[in-house]
Amino acid sequence: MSSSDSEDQIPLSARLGYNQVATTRSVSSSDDDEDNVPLAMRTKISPAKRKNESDSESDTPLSSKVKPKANGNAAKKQKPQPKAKAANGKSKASAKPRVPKDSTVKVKKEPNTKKEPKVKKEPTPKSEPTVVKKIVDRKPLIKAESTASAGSQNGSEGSDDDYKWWLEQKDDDGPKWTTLEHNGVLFPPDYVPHGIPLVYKGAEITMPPPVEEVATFFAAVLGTDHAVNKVFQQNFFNDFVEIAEQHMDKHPFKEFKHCDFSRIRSHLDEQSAKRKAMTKEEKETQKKERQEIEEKYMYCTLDGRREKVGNFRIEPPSLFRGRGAHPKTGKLKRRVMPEQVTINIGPDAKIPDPPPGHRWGKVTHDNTVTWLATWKENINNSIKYVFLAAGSSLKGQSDLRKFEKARSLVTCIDGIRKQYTKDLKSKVMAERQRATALYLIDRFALRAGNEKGDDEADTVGCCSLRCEHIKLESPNIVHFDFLGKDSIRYQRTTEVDKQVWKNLRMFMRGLAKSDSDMLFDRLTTASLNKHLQTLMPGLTAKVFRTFNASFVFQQQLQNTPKGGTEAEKLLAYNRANRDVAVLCNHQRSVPKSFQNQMSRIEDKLFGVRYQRKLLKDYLLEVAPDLKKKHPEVLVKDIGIGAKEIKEYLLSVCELDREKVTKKFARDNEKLKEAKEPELPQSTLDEQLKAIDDREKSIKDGTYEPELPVAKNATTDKILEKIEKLTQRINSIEVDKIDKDENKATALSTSKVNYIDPRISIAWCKKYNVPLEKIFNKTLREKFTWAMGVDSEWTF
DNA sequence: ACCTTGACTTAGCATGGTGTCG
DNA sequence: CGACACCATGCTAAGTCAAGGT
Repeated sequence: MSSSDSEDQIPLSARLGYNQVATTRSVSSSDDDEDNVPLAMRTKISPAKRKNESDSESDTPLSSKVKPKANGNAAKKQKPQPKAKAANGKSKASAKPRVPKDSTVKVKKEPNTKKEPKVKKEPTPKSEPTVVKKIVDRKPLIKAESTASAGSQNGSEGSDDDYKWWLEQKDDDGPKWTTLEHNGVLFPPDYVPHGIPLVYKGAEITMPPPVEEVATFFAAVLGTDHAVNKVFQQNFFNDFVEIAEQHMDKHPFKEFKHCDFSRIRSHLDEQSAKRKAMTKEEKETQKKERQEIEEKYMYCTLDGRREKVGNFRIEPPSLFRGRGAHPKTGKLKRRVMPEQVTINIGPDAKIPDPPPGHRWGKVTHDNTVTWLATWKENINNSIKYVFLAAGSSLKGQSDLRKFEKARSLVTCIDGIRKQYTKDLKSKVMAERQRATALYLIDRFALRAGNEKGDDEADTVGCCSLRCEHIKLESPNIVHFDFLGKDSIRYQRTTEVDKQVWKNLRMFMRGLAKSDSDMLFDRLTTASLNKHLQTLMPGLTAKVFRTFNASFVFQQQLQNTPKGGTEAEKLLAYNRANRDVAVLCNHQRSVPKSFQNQMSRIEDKLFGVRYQRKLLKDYLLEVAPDLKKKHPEVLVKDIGIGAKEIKEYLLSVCELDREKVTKKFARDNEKLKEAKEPELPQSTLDEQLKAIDDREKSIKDGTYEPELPVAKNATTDKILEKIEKLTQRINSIEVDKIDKDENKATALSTSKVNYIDPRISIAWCKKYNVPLEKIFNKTLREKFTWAMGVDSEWTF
């Protein structure tokens, strides 16, 4: 069978017009032959033999090189025993030793060779925090622009804010800074006890503050899904009891189900109500106070320039809200003490004072990293950092680097696709799996998919897909259904390249594989990325996401109407954005009020169309001769029949009744406060009566609508009004479409992380759309480096 | 050669301020 | 002018990936 290119296309790429599988033809040997190979493998090899050789045809020359380390079969029991991956036979199918390229690749490692191996502890004065130094000499910048008054103590030079780092060539992997000054981190306030008891089996238990604090954490979560999640409850309760044991001589807490947090909850509700009820001034002062405290942490001085710090606040204690089915969800995240915090700062800078009575855990001077402070969190033992803000030069530089890397894929993507398309038929199983995975990553923007542990939520990416996550349907349909990052469901049915389909079928059928087995049992993210490095320096799996997102976006923007209104252009922009979001599977929960909002828009729309219809009818009546001059007046509106109008008018009555009643209550409330006589009930009754009358007249068809123009309006005036209404209708319709298409899709993630901002900026210039319409202040700050591109810039 | 750790990007959700609309 | 939707922003969890450690 000759595979036709078009057949191999997946819908998206077809729609987008960049064509990958033109490359399919490069494999000219008949598909059938290739197709048979895997089958032959399956039928020819005895199970016993396959155990070790399952990854390749045993009698091909290539296969002799393939020496799986461990029993590949044993490695298969995937999820049940995550550690089993250790046994994954790594067939180092050395198809082609690619030595030369490697040297380029290595470049990245250079700085680290420079890094002296983590100096443990320098001899430091006993009572002082350990100070670790690791200063890497700054490589001379291309433009020795270090205007940075390297020693500036107060870093108050605001004028440096417009330092344009993107105009100079920065070294990718040199030191990250030369001088660094900052004021450390801000700790959350101490717990303030409220003394409200927890009710346990009906008994009020007043707890010592540390115990009360934990109980209060749970009270705060009441009303959310967490509160009814059994794992969350149990994890919380275990830690709660532990704390209780530490702080109470005896306590009655035996089972979660006997705990009643409602009293504490009411207290919390009261507090937040109080906060809400504060006057503007009070809020204002409070805000000012807060800012005063935060001010010193907000900025640091990096190479003499003032830069914004991101998350200078130490994370407060709380119950861990793991996403999805996280085994540790609900566990107590403990308060972080200064003694656990490491401060990273310039060697000559003043070390910030730790909170009174405390010391820093450690102070380092490591200029190979960008963080200002770090600590270890107790839930997953992971490391938390204080970094600079997104708009800082350090972040900007790496952002630019990221997009430039993705951009360099543009020129070599054809070759890479050709290569992996060819490898889809490789005789070496590991290569075939790698090529197949790469195809999925490239076409469907899947994540790499690292292995995960038992103590994490069961989510997967490409390399960690299990057989249960895909279903095949002849001739070349694949159904994906799995939980990805953040336990977001990835569900998609799509056509794939025929060879990919065959490969998937083969991988799934592999020796006695079951649903819970790894689909790509010969593949790891590490091996995949290592391979990618040989194709292009710096290439990793995630680059494909960036590349495809930006590329698709640029393609789709070509649908912008040249002569359209701004709203139409923005719609085109948002649609392109949405295509990317869909590609990357960026979801959000449908807003609770969505249905409401939608029907309100529909009502609004109908109202305006109805008004227009009234005017049209009126015109036709008073000036029938206009028919000829203005045929548009004749155009009948669809969906505005007598029945619909009646429904609409009646619903308006309903709404009006509500409105009037509410307003009445509100007015009286005010009068009451002002100690003035309240309005009599009759006022409301009169209004309601008017509405009742209207309703009746609508029902019996005697209702006479008011025209939305003055009685004596000229025809021209009326035509003008009609035109205005038409515009309004169009704009509402545009809004409506946009809204509906957006309800479950998060556009921001791709905008912030995946789409090269230069595409958007060039688009704004080309179509004369103000940048504020698409980038909010945060985004504009984050992407200052991209502002200079002209309207013709392309990704 | 593996596993772990460290550093950094990517992710959705909660929330609180703000703009808009009647 | 208040209610309400909306949006920006903060927050921190959850990924990626390569160096380091064993």
